[in-house]
Amino acid sequence: MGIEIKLKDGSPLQLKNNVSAYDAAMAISENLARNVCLAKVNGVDVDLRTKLNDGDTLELLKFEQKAGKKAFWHTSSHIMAQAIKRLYPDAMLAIGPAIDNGFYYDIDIEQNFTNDDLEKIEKEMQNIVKENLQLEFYTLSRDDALQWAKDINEDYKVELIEDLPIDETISFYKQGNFVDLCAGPHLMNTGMVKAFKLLQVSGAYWRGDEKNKMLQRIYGISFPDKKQLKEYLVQMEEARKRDHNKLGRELGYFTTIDFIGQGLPLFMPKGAKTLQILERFVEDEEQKRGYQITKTPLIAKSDLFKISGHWDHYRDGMFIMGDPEEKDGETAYALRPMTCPFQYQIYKAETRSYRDLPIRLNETSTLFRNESSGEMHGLIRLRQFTISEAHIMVTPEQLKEEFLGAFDLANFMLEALGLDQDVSYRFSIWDPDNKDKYIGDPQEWQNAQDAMQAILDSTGIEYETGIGEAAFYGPKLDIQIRNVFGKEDTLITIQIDFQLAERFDMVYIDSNGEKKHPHIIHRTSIGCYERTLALLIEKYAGALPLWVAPEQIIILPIAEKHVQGAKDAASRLTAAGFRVKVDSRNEKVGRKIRDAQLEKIPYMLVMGDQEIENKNYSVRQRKAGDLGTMIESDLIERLQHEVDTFAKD
RNA sequence: GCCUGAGUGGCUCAGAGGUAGAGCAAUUCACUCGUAAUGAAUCGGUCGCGGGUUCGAUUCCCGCCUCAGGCUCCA
Repeated sequence: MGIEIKLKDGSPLQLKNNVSAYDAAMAISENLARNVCLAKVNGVDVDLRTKLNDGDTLELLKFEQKAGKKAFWHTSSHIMAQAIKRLYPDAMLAIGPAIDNGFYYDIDIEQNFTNDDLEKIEKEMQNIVKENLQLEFYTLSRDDALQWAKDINEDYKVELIEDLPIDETISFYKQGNFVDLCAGPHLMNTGMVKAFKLLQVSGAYWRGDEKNKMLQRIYGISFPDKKQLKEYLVQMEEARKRDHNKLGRELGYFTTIDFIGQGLPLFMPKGAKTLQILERFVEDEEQKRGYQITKTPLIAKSDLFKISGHWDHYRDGMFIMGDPEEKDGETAYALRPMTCPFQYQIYKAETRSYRDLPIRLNETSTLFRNESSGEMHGLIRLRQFTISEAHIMVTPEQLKEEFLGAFDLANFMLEALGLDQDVSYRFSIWDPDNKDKYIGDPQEWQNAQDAMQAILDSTGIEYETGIGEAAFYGPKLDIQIRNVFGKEDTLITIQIDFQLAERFDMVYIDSNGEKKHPHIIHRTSIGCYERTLALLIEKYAGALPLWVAPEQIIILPIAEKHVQGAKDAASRLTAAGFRVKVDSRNEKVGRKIRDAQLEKIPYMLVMGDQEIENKNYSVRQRKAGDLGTMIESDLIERLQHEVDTFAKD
């Protein structure tokens, strides 16, 4: 008697009774069994040790598949934990999952791990891999599991088990004499993890709560062979070269001065120019789409922020001038962390009819947020930054259309910037277990979230749900962009707010003559300009598309006698609307080209006797190289076309 | 705010308990040059800041600031 299962390609496979997915892999080929990381049985990812039943469909996943990687890295983290326990028996283990790029384990230990320790741990991991320990799976009752954790003084494991349901059966994996509480799935043995590297050690609060003890987290990466590890490390090295924080400084976009303060970059002419281009572009596009621009104060009395809820829910993030306690009737002022309450006053300054809605108010909004000192990072997290903010006041009937309008604008921006392939969407909802963080009652939250979810589902986009990621006044759609290191940051956000209109007593008169509170959409179309600049620098490795490049054309006179001709040409091209400079240094043309290439200037025009005599340009493009000669009108047409189409090279 | 690591001329980096070097950049001069580095000379740092130890500190110790990567938080 045996069973028959169906493989991914539809072909049947005969097997004995009571065999596992791994046995099936062995039956197919030993080579496959050597490389398989995970099984997918009837469409569900499961451990390879899972027993198969007659009629099951089976897919075997290797490291190349995402889920296979996860299992691989999860086992890698166990290998690291085992090595740590061998070297430092007093270490207590917390959690050690696989992540998007590798794995980590959180460890509680007296001593601080140094790079030397990491090397030691790597050596011991090498041994564990060589020993090729089999991973055994077994389960225990909750009580037995608790006893196990207590016996070996694994306090964090005790806590983890205690949080599991009373009648839960708890699974374990054992390799050699190392046992870890774990839901799996895992590889079959430790021998598969042929190449790994421990990347860094950092602190991490137990359970992510800053009130808890800080543990030491070791991050690592691993691969089935050494070549892949090498490639990965080279790739990381390449990414570091594109890092906006390095490139942006090298290319003279921005700098920081330590006595000015953290998170307060200074934009030099090139950086400021690109920011200006982006701001104008956004403002123009918003005007086309029916927005009205406002300009509101950067500071306000605390009174405003008390009404908006910022004083109670966002004060830690605000720069406050004067005594926040406001003793003796003094009034504190604060730098604005958001523009919403200011724009609401513009809405309120007139009586609004339902016929006036939707009202779309945009503002190029400079904001100030007092981020904790460890938060700042390049141009990604700042204490002063500027966003393309807008608030759209709508009737309930207009909510969907206006939300989709904002979404369309966001997509338009992402396409223009060439970032549309790097996005992911997050539906950020509140955390019902942490109500203090939010204003409004649960029903209103539910309504706002339901409304947003319905709209999101109607667009067909794929999104993940971020619990506890909402703003304090409402749910958000966060449009996130991956940077060179694969890390995601929110660039654009569209939020639905059913709360603040009431707080601020914003009304419109509906068709029955009744006063109603509008719904409000908070949205950005490019989000934070500084962050956008950072992402552009990384995306294009500093070679910004022509339309956003701070310097578009550099003219390279061959000898001193050509400088005047170059300057004349620069004036003409500047008049035609381009950003042009002349390299009038006493250098050879090869040198000038090299420097212009390193500056990533899109177009170089070499100018010598021939060009001056023939009234044309010898055109060189930073990527394509020498394009030959062109007359001025052709050159202008070519460049204008690139600008108009947001060409990416 | 917490953890780990780092801070030497504009940039990249070397160095060591006895008061600092290289390359690039910059400046000047010569060359007047055709698609990724012409040559020479010169300038430039109280070694992140403040304390302490020491005869002497940039080097050792302490505190702070800034930067990087994490955690928490977030555009």
